[in-house]
Amino acid sequence: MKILIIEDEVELAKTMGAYLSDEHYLCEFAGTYAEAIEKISSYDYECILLDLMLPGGDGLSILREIKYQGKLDGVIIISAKNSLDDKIEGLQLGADDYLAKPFHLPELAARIFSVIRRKTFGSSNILQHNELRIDLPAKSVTVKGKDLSLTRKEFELLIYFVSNKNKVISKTALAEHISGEIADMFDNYDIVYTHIKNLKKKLSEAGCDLYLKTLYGTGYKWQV
Amino acid sequence: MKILIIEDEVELAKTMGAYLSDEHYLCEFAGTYAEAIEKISSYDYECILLDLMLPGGDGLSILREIKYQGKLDGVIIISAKNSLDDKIEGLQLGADDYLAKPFHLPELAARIFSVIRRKTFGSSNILQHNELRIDLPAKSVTVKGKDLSLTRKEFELLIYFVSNKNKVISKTALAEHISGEIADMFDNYDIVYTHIKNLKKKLSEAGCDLYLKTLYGTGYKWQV
DNA sequence: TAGGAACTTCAGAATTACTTCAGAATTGCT
DNA sequence: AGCAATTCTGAAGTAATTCTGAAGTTCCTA
Repeated sequence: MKILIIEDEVELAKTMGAYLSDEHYLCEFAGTYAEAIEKISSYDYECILLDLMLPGGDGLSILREIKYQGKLDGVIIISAKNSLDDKIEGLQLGADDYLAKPFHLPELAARIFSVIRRKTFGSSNILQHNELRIDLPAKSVTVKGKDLSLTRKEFELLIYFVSNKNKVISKTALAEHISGEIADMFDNYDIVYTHIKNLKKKLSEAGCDLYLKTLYGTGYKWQV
Repeated sequence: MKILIIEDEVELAKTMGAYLSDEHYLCEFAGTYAEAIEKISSYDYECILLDLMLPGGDGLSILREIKYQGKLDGVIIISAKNSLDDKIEGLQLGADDYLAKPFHLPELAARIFSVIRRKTFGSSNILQHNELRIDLPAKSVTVKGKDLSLTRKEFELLIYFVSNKNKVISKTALAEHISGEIADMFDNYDIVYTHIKNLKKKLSEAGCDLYLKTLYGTGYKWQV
């Protein structure tokens, strides 16, 4: 889960980054308008935290650029000026949420979680698919009521598959997702093989092995 | 799927080429204006990646040349200068997409996929033709709901035929497509024969043998 | 009907995926 | 902070699938 923090106050950005890293998000930073535009154009983020008070350009124009580029990233506006006008304009421009400074970090994390959840799962916290049930806030997966006790990577892998059902996902994409790194190339897919194997094993032990398919020479997909 | 990378920075070109080869594209390179024009005139590519900052000629004039020649290749403009003017002019001249440097390789792959999809399938991801149904993101082919489970080469062959329906395709072109090499001459068409045979067999077993025709001494075509 | 073109079969080569396991790294607990 | 438990990573070996090309057969057309 990649998050872009657009914030010029270095201390605050660091604090946010540290806290969110703790929550296992992968954070990147942009301190200026130009940096922000560059990052936004080049990468996809699950969520963008946008401070409106940015030097070198109005924050809202960054939001306009995001939408103009047709990006689907979630956006949370953060602002010291708790002005109703800004809030309304931001939300009208397509921001997903608004948070006024000062805020508590758990509050921020909750908002991020909810934005990502809405983007991925619609409004529900729980993804149910026949006998498979994924409870996102509880980070638990059950099949026919029996708990699967997946590891973190296995859980993330499963979420990735289920939220991209019927789409082939290449090993390269999976490697990037699993490793949590923004690496350009992977020469080693053993990690992918191993985690896929473990996930498949747990799923099949619970009697749910029919969905995760291997496409020889191509990738994997969650077929429904 | 052939891709032409027009890029003078050798390292970047190599990196892109390596990644896209991993995704099973067949890459060629042009580092200068003259090379680019020559390649474009002689071959057809599914997608051309065009760096605007090329020595020896304005990048946009390459785009003009592509369009002047009536080529149907998809074009993605790549540029370090994230200037809105360039973007607009490029898209006006008929480029299919625009990507600012620096970019992320998966992002590039996604853009290429979407350009090729638009060219081949229109706006849809799914091509349905009577009982035959091709789902591009799922990389699946079904006839009357029954899955065909094609190998990668067979799938690529099928896409190639379907996206060139009613056009005769020479064995040489097919050999090039299958082997992943660009050779001027093939002394051995056994690969083509074998894969065509296998594809035909799978299609006919599913009750779908009427489209892929042999034109004796000329090639093959997907007749609808 | 002759000769080249296309098709079939099939086995070995090449590629890709799976499994196992041990050491490294991380996490959770006191 | 320090220890124990869990999880992750990567190497090595194994298994499965797919690709390739040779050899023989059939088919088409001049």
